[in-house]
Amino acid sequence: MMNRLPVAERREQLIEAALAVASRDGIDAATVRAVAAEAGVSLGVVHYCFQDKDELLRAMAHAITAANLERSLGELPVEKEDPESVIEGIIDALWTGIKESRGPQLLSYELTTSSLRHSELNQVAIEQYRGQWAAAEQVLNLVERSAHVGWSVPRGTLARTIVAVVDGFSLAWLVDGDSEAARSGLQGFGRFLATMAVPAPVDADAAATPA
Amino acid sequence: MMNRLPVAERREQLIEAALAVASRDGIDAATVRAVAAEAGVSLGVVHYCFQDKDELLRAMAHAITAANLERSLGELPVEKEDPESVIEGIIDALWTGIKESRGPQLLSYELTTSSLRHSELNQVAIEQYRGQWAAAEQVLNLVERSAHVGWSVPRGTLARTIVAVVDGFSLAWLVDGDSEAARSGLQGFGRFLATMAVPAPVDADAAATPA
DNA sequence: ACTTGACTTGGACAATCGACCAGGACGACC
DNA sequence: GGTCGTCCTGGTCGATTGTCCAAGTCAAGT
Repeated sequence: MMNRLPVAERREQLIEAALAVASRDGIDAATVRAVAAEAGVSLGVVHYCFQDKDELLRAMAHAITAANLERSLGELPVEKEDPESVIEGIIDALWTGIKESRGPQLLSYELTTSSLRHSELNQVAIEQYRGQWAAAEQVLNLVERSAHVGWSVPRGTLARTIVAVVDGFSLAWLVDGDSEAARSGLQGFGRFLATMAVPAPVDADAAATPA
Repeated sequence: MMNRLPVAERREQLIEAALAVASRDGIDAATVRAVAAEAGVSLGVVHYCFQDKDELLRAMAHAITAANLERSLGELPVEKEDPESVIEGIIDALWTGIKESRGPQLLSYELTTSSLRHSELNQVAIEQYRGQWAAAEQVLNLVERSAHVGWSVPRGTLARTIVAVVDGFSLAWLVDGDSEAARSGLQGFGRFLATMAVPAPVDADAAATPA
């Protein structure tokens, strides 16, 4: 009944099916049977493409982490203005992206907690956060170049704070659905972030020096 | 083999057993059998005391929420100083409490995500957050009275921000275990919070006027 | 046409889960 | 001491799960 596909493509199809099921109905609903049904293949195919269910879940976690980062870093507005405006634009774009992906966002938190409990998913959570911290640092880089500023506190500390605040507001929004409160709360944090910006030494743009 | 107890006391014992199992091994490990074994009773007792497994989980969620709030609001240092010092003391006490309860903290996030997926636990997450927001407002009240200040932004907004930031840093700490980064990050937020404090009009304590 | 290898099918299995039940044990009260 | 209601026991049931497997199907190469 189903088209025949090389195993590599079938794997990607199953990963997307798992992502669809888990985003819609939760990580516990992503059983082998549900994923197979979502993909329109029969039960055995999953274990033909993946050794374990855990291997499938790890692949799914890797996929959603990559998708989240791409979404966060993809649509960044680049205008050269004062730090407040640059940060405000970034936060608006970021929050718009989050608001439109409630299911995957909730799934990300489910994956984080599951990773912290089950040793088979050991690396999932830390990889999620390493990626998010790196993405936050790239956002800081963008603000630096756009607004010609530096930072009065270490970048790593700032990046960790950004991720924590976005996570916290997102989680609260998932619970009570008040997206306006989340947006304005994030903008308030953005104004705080702007106070951390200090004018950059001239010609700092092309200085691609430090690690 | 087991002492006979009135059903009310047995319920509380089972709730604590469920709390112990779920804090140690995760919410998925809190099966009816595991809870019964932890409490040292046999399988049927659980369904004698609770209609469902879901009723047990709801009771457990209510218990851990109450415990978290009691822990947060219980050990608040009360010294009359400048806002920065008062906030710094509160954050240190708060973080010390969180740091010493990793299992229950992780369980709280598991309950939040589970509540958002399973309709049987519908009310759990929102009750968690309503409690936390109210607790944050009480903390703001404490700062007001201790340091004689008011706030330049609405209290509800501020409370939501506090909960979001604490949640975000806690979640990151659960993942990478860097408690020093969490503590210093929270202190950085505390200094931001202090900038939101404005000197209170004299005798403003009893003024419960504006919205 | 036939073989080979890749891919698919759907059933079977043991394990685990929540739920349920018939009966035993215990204490209180008449 | 007998009766009754409360509480406890441990087995059983059906449903769901991950895993495995023997057989089937199809396209490509000889």
